[in-house]
Amino acid sequence: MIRAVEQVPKQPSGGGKIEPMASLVSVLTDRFAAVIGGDPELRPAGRPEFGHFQCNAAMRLGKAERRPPRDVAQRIVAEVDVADLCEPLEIAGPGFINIRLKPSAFVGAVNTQLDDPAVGVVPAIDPQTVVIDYSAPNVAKPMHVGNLRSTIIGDCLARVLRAVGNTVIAQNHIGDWGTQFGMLLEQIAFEGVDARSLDLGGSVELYRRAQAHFRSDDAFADAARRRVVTLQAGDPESQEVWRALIDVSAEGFNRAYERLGVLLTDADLAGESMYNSMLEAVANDLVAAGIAVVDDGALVVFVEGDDAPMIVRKSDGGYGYSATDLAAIRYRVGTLSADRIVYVVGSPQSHHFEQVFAVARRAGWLPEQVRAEHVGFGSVLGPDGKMFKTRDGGTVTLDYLLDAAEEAAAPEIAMAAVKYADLSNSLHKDYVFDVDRMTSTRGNTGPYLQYAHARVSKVLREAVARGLLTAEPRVSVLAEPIEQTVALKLVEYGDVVTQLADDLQPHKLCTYLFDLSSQVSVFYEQCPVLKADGEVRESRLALCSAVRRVLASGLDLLGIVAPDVM
RNA sequence: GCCCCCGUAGCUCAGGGGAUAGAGCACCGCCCUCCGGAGGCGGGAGCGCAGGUUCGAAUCCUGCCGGGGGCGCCA
Repeated sequence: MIRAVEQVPKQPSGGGKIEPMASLVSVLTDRFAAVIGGDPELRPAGRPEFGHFQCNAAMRLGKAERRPPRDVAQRIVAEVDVADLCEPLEIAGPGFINIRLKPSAFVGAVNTQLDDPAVGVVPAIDPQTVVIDYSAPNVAKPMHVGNLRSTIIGDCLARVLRAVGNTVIAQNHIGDWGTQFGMLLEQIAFEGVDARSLDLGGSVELYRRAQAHFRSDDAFADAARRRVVTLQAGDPESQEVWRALIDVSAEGFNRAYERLGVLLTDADLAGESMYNSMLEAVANDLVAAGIAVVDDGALVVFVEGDDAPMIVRKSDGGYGYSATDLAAIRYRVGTLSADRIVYVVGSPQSHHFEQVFAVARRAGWLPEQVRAEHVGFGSVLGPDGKMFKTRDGGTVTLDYLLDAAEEAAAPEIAMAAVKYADLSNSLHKDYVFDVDRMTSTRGNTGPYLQYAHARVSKVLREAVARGLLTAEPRVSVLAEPIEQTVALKLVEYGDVVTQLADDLQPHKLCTYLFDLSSQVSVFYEQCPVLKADGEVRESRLALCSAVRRVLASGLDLLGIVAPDVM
């Protein structure tokens, strides 16, 4: 279904060192800041007739200096040095300074972007080692919608953080430890099955039988509890079966990752069990530091301003998941050298992470300069607006959702639809899983963006077929307003990605790509490309080429394939 | 009871100090084609309520109302 368009140059072939481009906005901001001495409050113009940008600082300064804002604006206009980039500045209303870029400024910026292998994505000033904790499915349990969201969002963030030059270490914190393994192992012994003969589905079934058995048979339940101790004490036989269960599940996870087209591999597996040997030290060190205290038989930490304590060790001697997460922080900072840790976990856990971060800071395991963030996300709701359940009231599995999407569209489009639906809303909000809407090729959907990419690819392919496209088309004239609008949008791309790498809100990139795609549709309507002549045609083809590369890059960062043909 | 998140058009969502609050879907009516009928243009309708801060509030603060989630031994 996807065919490459070999004839269309994707990358500039010219050699030479290419400097990362400073965005048009940042250049303007610097010029205005030099005159104002502070934030010039540059914003995209609210309306087309106001130009391309507006500077809103004069009102604030007028207030501070007790002078009429328009006088302040006059002074700024007189002093600021932007004549090379802008038409004469205009003052409007109470003291807005309207900024209209010269076509030549667009031309330069788009051509720079065309020359840039990174399409305007600017490397971070101080590249970091970023650990991202995401996906986190449970062994012997089917992947569910929460895992789906975490996986999709985490994959996007990993791509973005890598794209701006960070070293990203994915950590798939799978649930491979805990009391449920006593049940599972005991059930395996009871049934006399070979754990290696199971697949993920088989182990899920086994888990269900084990649960039922546990509830109905006290002798079995006791045996299961003893089995947990045996396993955790390192009994080789138990360990072997346990390991087999993990391997079986990991295969199932990998199939899901492959289906989704995410980058996770076995190398990223770093489950709960990995921290098991560190938990005692965590507890002891917290006690030694006077941070943790025994309360009601449990070892807990009282966090300032928080009524509920964080439980490090349960009264039965077992460790809670807070201990595991503390150990993980120590490992990630100490061993992995993380400068930043990102947790892509559902919003209900926000309190947990607040506590864990606070305790880790106090214990000195999370130094001040290391950023720790919980990227929480909302729940997936069913068409009725309530927690998504299957028809029979069961948990919705990942396969159930993906199957539903693939009933409505081809796999590649269905995955785009699901991912985009997940990424295009604000993360912290719940969202309704509506297959019909998300697989629609109209509106703000993944398939629409794929279509926009396929369409611009077709224009360029057609240009090649007609012998109209030079190897490296250049933008030269951008006289039409819509050309300028598209050009302005294009050169914003780097800033959008930079912003995303900081605030971790993928929906802003989605909005950007949708806006660009919409504007390009208007551009096609108003500006003939193949039918134009001479330098106008080349210029428009170059604009198309830039659009194609930005769309391809942006979709790639979202983890969505950009087909040349649909 | 305490804490966190959310409330913007009929629906799904952007916008998070700046000029007349934007999209998409749905509905109605037009139009166009170099690739594309998965396109373009137009139409109506909205910031939960009440105060406050500010030259300026959908945006920040406070209180209420409504919805969701969390709150010591599940993870």
